[in-house]
Amino acid sequence: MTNADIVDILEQTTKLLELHNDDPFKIRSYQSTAFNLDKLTEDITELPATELVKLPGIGKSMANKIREIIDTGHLNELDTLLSQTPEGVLDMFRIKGIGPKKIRTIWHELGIENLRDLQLACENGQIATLKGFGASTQEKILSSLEFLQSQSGKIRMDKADALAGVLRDAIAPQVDRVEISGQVRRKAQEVDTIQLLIGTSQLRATMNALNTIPFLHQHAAESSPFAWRGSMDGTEVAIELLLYPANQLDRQLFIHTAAEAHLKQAGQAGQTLLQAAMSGDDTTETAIYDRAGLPYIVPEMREDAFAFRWSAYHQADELVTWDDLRGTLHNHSTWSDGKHTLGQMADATRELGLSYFGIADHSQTAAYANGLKPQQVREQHADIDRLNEQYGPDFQILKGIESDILGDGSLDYETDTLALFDYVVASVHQNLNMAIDKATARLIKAIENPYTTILGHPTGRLLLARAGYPIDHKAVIDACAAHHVIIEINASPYRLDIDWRWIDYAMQQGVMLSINPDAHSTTGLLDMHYGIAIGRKGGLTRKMTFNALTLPEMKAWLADRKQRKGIELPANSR
DNA sequence: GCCGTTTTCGGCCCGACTGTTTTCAGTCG
Repeated sequence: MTNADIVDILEQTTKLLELHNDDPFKIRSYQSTAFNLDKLTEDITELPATELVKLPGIGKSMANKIREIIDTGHLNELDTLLSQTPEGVLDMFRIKGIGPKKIRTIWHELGIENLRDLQLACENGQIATLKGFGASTQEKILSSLEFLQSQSGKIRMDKADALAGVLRDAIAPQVDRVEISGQVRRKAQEVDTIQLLIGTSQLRATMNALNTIPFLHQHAAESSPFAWRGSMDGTEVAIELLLYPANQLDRQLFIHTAAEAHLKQAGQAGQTLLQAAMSGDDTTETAIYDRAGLPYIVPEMREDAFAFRWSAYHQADELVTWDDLRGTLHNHSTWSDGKHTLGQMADATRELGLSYFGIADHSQTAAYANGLKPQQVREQHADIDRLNEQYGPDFQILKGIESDILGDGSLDYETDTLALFDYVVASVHQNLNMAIDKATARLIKAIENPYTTILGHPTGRLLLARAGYPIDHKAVIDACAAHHVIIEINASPYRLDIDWRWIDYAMQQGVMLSINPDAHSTTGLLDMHYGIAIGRKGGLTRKMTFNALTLPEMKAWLADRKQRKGIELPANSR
């Protein structure tokens, strides 16, 4: 039981209390307790009820509930609420654009208790007739349902990575060799099958051993003597474990890592990669590409023919790696909605061996996230100056902000405040369902703003949960090129935005990309690993990676850009 | 459910935006 588990249970209780029309102020109390616990860095599970009541917004009752969760793993109240709610109604919470109140209306007014019936009710126009609903809401529900259907059975790369690791560790003691292959090895941002290859000469014994692993459940109908297929506790994703003789494993690892479209590629030798993998004795991956007469492609890029178009003017060793990173630019602290202080975040960054920590807390419009008012910006900068004096020249905190892009494309500070920052990450956080023309124009206006340095998470998508607003990617990237704006690869595994398929186009237009963790805690900094993986998949070179610039290079770049944009540097600037 | 008393009740309350209204409830980040 961790802080996050407790927060999850409280948040779910909040939603269900709202669904069941409980007292709004009681609900608020649960909500704020969850909110406050989420920000806590100390381990709540160690605190007795007498200590819990000292936390803001937590009284005797909430303290006891928190202890109940810690001690039993359950909250009685939540279990009761769950027992009173059909599972299909719970599923409705995944639909974007409707919340507890509207779900309650759908459930109680129309008696709808599952997503299928909800879809039918949308299709025959029933939803639009409900009080508080209209044709637009009905349309939104329908498109959200379609999106959810298209995403079912998939999980994000971070979860897939972790599950594949658990599987490998459970299988390893039982077999000669086990390797993670497929989408996970290819660093796909979404995974529908976790695949591992097992090297063994004892088919039946290995199958039996696999079936002794308690959290695995074989689906016999889909399996064969050479392939274990089934599921794993705690996830809907498919599990596939393929058995091969040990001497075939390298060859098969190559074949099962690459997507089919990649294997079909043929090189000068006239062989496809698949043919090259199946023939010949040397089964190292470089040898297979050699035999096919094709350049070596890293596992991340083995999706389709793009990798070979890319190799026409790049080498694999130009791809960015973690070791190329010199700093990090999009991060939050306790000044807005982060968990750790500015000093803790900067220290953690320095411990990673990086030489600059860019703070980009939320701006004033983001009231929900404690966005900084102009006065607080000045106070934070005084804090940074103080810390920077302690750090000395080899490590520095850079003064950034994540400024909200308002509905009309303007940034949410006056220019006298914007001029105080070393750089500005401009991001959309509200008004997320614009049509493509309006959304594109909005972003371009923000890009044209001389204070915008980096365009943050360009589409606002949340993988598997929200499609994001549609934008004309080429127009946005071209605008970034024209105005010397960097594009963020938001490295949070929930976002991975801009999509990797646009990285090469951006590079071709001369637009640099910044691998930004959007870290809200010290561990969040490590999300840059996902950004690296997805950047490499898109062909991102170290040369075009903005935060691969050294500290002196970064400072010079930012100062030079300000000068070119005619922005007056503050009097006390370095 | 929490909080703070002019102390055991009554007030509490992110703000922008949308879509639904015809003044505002619901949702979102």
